[in-house]
Amino acid sequence: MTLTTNFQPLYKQVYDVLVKRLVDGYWKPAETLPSEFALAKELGVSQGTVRKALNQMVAEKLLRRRQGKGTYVSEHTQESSLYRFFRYREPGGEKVIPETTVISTRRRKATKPEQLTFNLDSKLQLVEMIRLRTINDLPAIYEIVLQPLALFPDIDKERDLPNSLYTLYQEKYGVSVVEVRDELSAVILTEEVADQLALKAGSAALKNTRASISIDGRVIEVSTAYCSSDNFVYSVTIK
Amino acid sequence: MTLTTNFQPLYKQVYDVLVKRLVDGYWKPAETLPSEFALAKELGVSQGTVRKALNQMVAEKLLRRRQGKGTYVSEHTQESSLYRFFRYREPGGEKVIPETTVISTRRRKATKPEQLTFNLDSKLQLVEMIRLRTINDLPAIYEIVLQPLALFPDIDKERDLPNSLYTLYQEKYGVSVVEVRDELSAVILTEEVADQLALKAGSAALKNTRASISIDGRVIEVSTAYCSSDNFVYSVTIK
DNA sequence: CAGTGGTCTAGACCACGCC
DNA sequence: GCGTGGTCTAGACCACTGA
Repeated sequence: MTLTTNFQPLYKQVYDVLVKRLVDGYWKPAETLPSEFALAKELGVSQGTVRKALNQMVAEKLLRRRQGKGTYVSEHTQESSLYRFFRYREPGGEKVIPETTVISTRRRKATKPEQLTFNLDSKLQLVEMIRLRTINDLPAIYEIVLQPLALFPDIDKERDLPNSLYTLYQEKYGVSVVEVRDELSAVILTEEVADQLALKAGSAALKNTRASISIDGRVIEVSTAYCSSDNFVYSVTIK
Repeated sequence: MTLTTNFQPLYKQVYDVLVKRLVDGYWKPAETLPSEFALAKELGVSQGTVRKALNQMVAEKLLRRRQGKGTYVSEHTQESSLYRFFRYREPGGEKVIPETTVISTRRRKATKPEQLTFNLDSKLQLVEMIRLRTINDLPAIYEIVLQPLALFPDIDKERDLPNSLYTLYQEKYGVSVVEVRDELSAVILTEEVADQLALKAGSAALKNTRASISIDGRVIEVSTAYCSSDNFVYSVTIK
């Protein structure tokens, strides 16, 4: 263990080592990490330094800690964090849980801009998945999801796709989404999308263009969602 | 200094004391706080405990620290944080700086729901301010702002309102906005608003209903903004 | 140079979960 | 009781700032 080569603070070097272990799958979601003292001994630093690195990772929601039990790798499949990235609410802020049905999937080549987004080569194959999300049995969100086939082999042959794709990414492909970037705008619906949302063509809808980022910083999914603005809002708190 | 009465961790008690001093205006924006050792001595705790409380406040952006210089109360008037709550961008993410002109101001009684929002009594007087924000000389955002007159006496008589109302709240009224809650939806513009935004009536626009929260947790402003969706998006990152 | 915050260590004690 | 993480302390040294 050579921790002394960089000019980074020790705790940052420890942090980098630990994050790399998560990225490499050395520790998997829900797994228990060694105790602070065990890590400190292994890495040749003091327990307080390990603690500082661990706490930073907790702040970034990569880990969870429970007093008396231990330190765990976050599963983004838990109720508490499963809907962390799902920002649609009833006006006033009431949480809402969506159901999902897949309308279609197909494979296609990535366009130039898409290649740039995913930062991959020109042979990039994508899966394009179209989904309809319903809330309280009302059609609410029409969603076009793009995934690089290289990251998610045969994802289009998956039957029983879960309600949350992020769960699938993590459990089946070992890819954890830790950040999303949304761009919201308003559009007039085309007839096709309006039909799916049981709205009139010409209605206004929220359009959300989302890039999902994994633990190693890569964009691993891009989606465009059209949300019926009659009954739902996109709700976000900025601190 | 009695810090031992609660069953809170020491650093949390220190945190509460320090936050209270900010709320009460004992320390004002841009002011330098005493050093860690000075605070530790005054409060009868160790320097490490003070540091933990200070660092939490830095994480919440209430304070800023500079090695070798000291600890400062955040001014939300700085370039870096001034536009922290301004989320409109060009598609693709390029930052954008708005200009603002006030269209009208008037005083009126609060409605029942508004009284609830501001958590004040029934005699609550509001100032209703209508503003147009332009970006690169193009009308972009039409905004209706509601402020309790009790919090901001004679704010409607202010001339030369600044581009950022938050700056005014802080500098003139000692009220710091530390959090905003946005609810986004899509609407079809009425003729009146469309005219102001130089759009056709019937165009789609982003509607943003925002509550602004001050350091003591109260809602101190409510606004409704209509943003031309042709050239701008609302951009947000969730981690 | 003195004073500030930033890092790192070592050790004590507490609170919690589990056997 | 034992092992875990959580808090608190005390002290050392470093890095940056400004007189």
